[in-house]
Amino acid sequence: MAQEDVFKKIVSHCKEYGFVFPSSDIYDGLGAVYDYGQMGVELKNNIKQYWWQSMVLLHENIVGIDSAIFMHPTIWKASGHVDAFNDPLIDNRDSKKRYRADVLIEDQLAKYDDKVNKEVAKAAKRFGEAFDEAQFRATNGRVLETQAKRDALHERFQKALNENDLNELRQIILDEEIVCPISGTKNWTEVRQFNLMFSTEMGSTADGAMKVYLRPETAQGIFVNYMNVQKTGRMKVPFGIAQIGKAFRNEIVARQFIFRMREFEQMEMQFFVRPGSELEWFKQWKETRLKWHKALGFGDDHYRFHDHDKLAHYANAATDIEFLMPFGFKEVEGIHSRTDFDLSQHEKYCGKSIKYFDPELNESYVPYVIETSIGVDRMFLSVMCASYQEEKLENGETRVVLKLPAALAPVKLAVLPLVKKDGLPEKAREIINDLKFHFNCQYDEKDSIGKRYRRQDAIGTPYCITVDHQTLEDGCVTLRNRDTMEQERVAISDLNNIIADKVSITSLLKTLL
RNA sequence: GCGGAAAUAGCUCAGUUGGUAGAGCAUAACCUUGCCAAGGUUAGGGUCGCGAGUUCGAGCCUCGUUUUCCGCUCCA
Repeated sequence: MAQEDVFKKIVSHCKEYGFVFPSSDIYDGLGAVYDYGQMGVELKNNIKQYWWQSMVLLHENIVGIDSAIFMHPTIWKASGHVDAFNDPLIDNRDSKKRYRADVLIEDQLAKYDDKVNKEVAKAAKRFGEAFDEAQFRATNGRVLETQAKRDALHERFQKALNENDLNELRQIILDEEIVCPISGTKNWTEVRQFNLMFSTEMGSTADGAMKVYLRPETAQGIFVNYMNVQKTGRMKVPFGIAQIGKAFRNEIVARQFIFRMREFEQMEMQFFVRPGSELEWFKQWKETRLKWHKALGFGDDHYRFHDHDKLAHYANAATDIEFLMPFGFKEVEGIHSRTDFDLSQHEKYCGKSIKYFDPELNESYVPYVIETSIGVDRMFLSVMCASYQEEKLENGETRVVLKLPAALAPVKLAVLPLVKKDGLPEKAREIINDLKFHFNCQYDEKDSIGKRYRRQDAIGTPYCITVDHQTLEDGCVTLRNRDTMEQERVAISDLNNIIADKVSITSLLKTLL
């Protein structure tokens, strides 16, 4: 089966069994926004719990926070998001290439400068030592003409930028007869502003309102709280702050199901270290994070590092953990050595010192930061993709089974009366009423027992127990394993002992140590 | 954003040269059965993505639009 078909089936499966629905489904959906259903939310919560506990429980020097989605607008100036996320873009219809409109015009200005400089250089060669450059620039006809054009363009360009006049930017490109470097044509689209940050207004009156952004990453909430946490938690470098929360990006193209969404959830941990030690910590966190992924047991060949050659302005080392999805290896987690960029920027913009005093070194410094940042939704997708299997059975039929790690499964145990009479449903309820305090159980009495097993397979329930007539006499039930389909007879009183440990996140965490 | 394809029940799809909206699966109820998707009876569920146009009449033809999928592009 082709891999795209597998992916389609997974998407359908997600909807059919209540994992993921398109947002606003009855209104034909909203682009690149999805809702988690009754099964999806359980799986997602288990993923988040696995991450949170691996960070906050297992590391005594990592604590968590939950910062607000709204933040002071200046934060996004300090972080560079306001400047980097507001580009006027234009497409060339022939080459299908996209350019920043302002960059095209700046290139044109540079061309005028080149032209002037060439004239000056030519004259300088001709006149030798006696050449008076200032006088030449002020008097030469060709230079003055080019310079006048350049200045006029510059003025027009600045005015258009200040007024954010996109039509004028396009008109400038047309008037200057700027061509696409690839196709060489002037077949341009409209100029469009791409605001990758969502904005809204804070304050109830229109004129008194302040423009605020929905955070495009959770990291800044950690950076602006680092001092609060360090002081109140008496944290000593190295220490980390973890956070799980929603972030929002107005993606130009958002596709591939929940892989790239406009509203998504991040699990981020920023680890504050001494300057100079950051690359050592970077290496260590790479290993720690990969181990966390591999502990799920999907197979080590599903993962690889993708080290960045081209680093972002804030980083001095960066890598992605990529997971083998049906559509190829894709980034699930990023690990960045962010230097002191973010904290220094905030120090500059807020005007307050946020240096850490290191009692061992007896000196103050801005800590360096190692960031581990994982997309919850991408993690969810990778778990679904790796777990979804179509198994050929001995009788020639196919069974669809989600081989989820038991600790992540939405439902841990299904309790099934073999028939819905003779007191079996009552006995089954009795069992559930005891076990439901320990893990998520589901009761089902509809349809044949085989069909009910398959339904549980489809949502990844690791264990089913069946209550039959003999149960009423000997207090034993049939325990059925999802993956092997094997059954064994066990005492009701032993169920909690047998199952609880296997389906707990704790057992998964223990494999990390 | 560009190019291509598609959109009919929860899912998979059929629907003839334009003439009463269909099937299987799924869901719910009852009967029968009882350890790996059993059988029977019945029920619910669709202004055929949306909006115009052509026509006596549009699921079907034309135009527009939206959404999804595939490829390209973009992704601090």
